[in-house]
Amino acid sequence: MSLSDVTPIARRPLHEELTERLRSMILDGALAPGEKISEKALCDRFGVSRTPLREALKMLAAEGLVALTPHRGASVTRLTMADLDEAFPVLGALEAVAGELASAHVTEAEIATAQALQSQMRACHEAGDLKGYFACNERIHRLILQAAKNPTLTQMMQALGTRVRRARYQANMSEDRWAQAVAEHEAILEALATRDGVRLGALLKQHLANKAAALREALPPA
Amino acid sequence: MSLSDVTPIARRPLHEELTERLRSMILDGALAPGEKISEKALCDRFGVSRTPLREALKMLAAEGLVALTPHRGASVTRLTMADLDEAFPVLGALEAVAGELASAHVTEAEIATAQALQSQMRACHEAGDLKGYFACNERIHRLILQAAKNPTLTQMMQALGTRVRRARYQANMSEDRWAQAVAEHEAILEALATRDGVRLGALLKQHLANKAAALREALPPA
DNA sequence: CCGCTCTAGTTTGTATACAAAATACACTTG
DNA sequence: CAAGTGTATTTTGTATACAAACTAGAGCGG
Repeated sequence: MSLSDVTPIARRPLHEELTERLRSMILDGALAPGEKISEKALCDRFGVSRTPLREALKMLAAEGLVALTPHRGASVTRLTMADLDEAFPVLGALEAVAGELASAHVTEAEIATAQALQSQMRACHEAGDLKGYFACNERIHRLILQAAKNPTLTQMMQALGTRVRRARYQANMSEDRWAQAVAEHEAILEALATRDGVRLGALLKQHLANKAAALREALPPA
Repeated sequence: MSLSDVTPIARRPLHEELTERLRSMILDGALAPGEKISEKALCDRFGVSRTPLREALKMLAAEGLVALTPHRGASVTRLTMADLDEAFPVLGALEAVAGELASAHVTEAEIATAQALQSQMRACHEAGDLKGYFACNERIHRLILQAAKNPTLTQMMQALGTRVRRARYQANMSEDRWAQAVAEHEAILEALATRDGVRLGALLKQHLANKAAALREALPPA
């Protein structure tokens, strides 16, 4: 075992761990949009003091996942129709950039991985495994971002994406939309494999537009 | 005095105040890129305890202005050439979106304000007032973002922009570049006034590209 | 019965205290 | 003298304690 292989023992600070856990909880819907976050309740739940928890909440607030109201505590931000309308042109432009960069920098190995994930995703769809599908979907999109080799872009899109992606838990996906999404992914993968940047960008942007349209239908009118 | 006019008494939490102050200090270069941030030193300076200061640092970390290393404290992030190369395509795409949205939603009043700022900026340039120029420049760009009427876009661009804008303090601007920038602004203002979205987007993107090129020349090779 | 006020209890904001890790530096040892 | 080791000091991480603000609800008055 070479020296460079030894990963340093993970003695991560609590606030770091808490940030990730809370983020996951929000993304998974375990903390529902609009829900009020009681510091004490979470402290009891995690068995930590308020100090690291508050630090974690501050970071999530800066990411836009929670809203802080002075002396009134934190709450999970809720995605409104207006937010969706705002986010759409921004995310659309970023998707297009991601597509072009990914096509330019993607490796053979990444293409192979993407294709494997794609067939796994198709299997989940056929089996009616929505949760598994979401997981694959997530990993494919993350892979494309990774292929773009641009951490700044990745960070921007994830910051925005996490906000939008939560809408899934506010609005269920229809059968039709699901089938359509899978089909769109087939085309996306092909564009990636052939490194057709412009087409990939356009497909990703369209994929997003369709998702937004579906969400808009399903989102509560309020 | 109407009820809606009463601004709530400013009883802002310390961590909020600290976040803004520290952000300004970083953006103004009072805290230099790469500089190590000692919690104790800042606490003494502001006369507060470490708790709110640490919360402020966490938020700035989430914004990408400071880097946190476990058990080793915080430091102001340094803009590298690679960061610039990464940020450029992302910001470029966003500038284009901003231009189109701004053209579509800008009001007459905003156009008038922009033109006033523009002549003020020209005056600063002729007077050799670099600091004043920066201030005008900043306000014009902020106005354009405001005109786009898209808070999400604003937030994204500011998050990215603050990172890049700091480069000014790492790299001084040449006389030539300054004159060029002023000229570019004239064209930008005209496109805004005539609500030519595509042209405005392209001009903003080009303006950014030129700025990036100038920075790249002036940035320390490391 | 509705609405106000005042108080008790809860929750957030900040400071301080203590624990753990990292740094600095003197000291030993080859 | 160089390299390494051990200890003292500093700095960061977390918990607790206390202060200030908000919330809820009882009691009072219209």
